[in-house]
Amino acid sequence: MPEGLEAEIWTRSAQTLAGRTIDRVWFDERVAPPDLGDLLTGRRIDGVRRRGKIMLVDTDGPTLGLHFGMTGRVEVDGAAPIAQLEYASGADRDEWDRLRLHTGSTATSFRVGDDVVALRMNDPRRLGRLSIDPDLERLGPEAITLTKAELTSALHRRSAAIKSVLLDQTVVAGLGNLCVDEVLFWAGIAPTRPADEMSGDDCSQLAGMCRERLGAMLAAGGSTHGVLDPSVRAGLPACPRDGSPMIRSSIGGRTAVWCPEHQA
DNA sequence: CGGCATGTTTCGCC
DNA sequence: AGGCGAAACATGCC
Repeated sequence: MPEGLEAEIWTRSAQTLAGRTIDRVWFDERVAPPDLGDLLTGRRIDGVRRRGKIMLVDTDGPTLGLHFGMTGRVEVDGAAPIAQLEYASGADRDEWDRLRLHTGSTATSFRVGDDVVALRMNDPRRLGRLSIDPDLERLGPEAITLTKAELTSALHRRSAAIKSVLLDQTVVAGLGNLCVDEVLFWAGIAPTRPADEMSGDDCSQLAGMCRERLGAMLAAGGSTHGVLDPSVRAGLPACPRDGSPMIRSSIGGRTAVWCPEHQA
């Protein structure tokens, strides 16, 4: 489920934790540095922000980084900001929990019950990771505010397919497989096109669609709210724009869905 | 059983 | 050095 849009939704939801103190930490040692609990216990949460697909919990000590992998998700104070279920059955089993942050004292008099987990990460496939003071230097510009100049610069000397290059987080940060197909669809650009052969107009169009479509998808609820949502990808109906047969293939090891008629 | 999945990381080869 | 593609990772679902 998680791309940058989901990380943004969860981040906004978790901002309610600001001002609270972390009283207790439980985590799955297989997905985090061993001293993560010691480093966070007793710290006050200063704020929550996002960079690319990473959610960042700033404290008066270190910053906690949450990377969601393919199936990670977040609950804040016992409520899931994104209600959509990843799996049809048993979609939220305790044994898939990777992080549980308990908070008690707050900036106000509000107090959460001891049994409620303030911040919970659940990840069935366990490809997600928890980190302390994650390195953000290598991440490219934010997809959701991407400018033509940023994109043009990022694609320089990248001869691989534009779809693969856009999925590289050091090129542009925050795009996942669904959103990449979505913005390419709207920009009218075939995913197979070599990235460094984009024209100025292509870069302008593509960057503009990143801002416009990602903004719309965020408002609608995330990366599964585009015209090429998972149901469309599975069923592959006619192109929603021109009615032509859509194509599904593998590009850079990822499934690509596009319309060969208007994406060239 | 085989194949697929909204993501990274690693490795061998240019 | 750095880009590229394939494989690996881990697990559930269809």
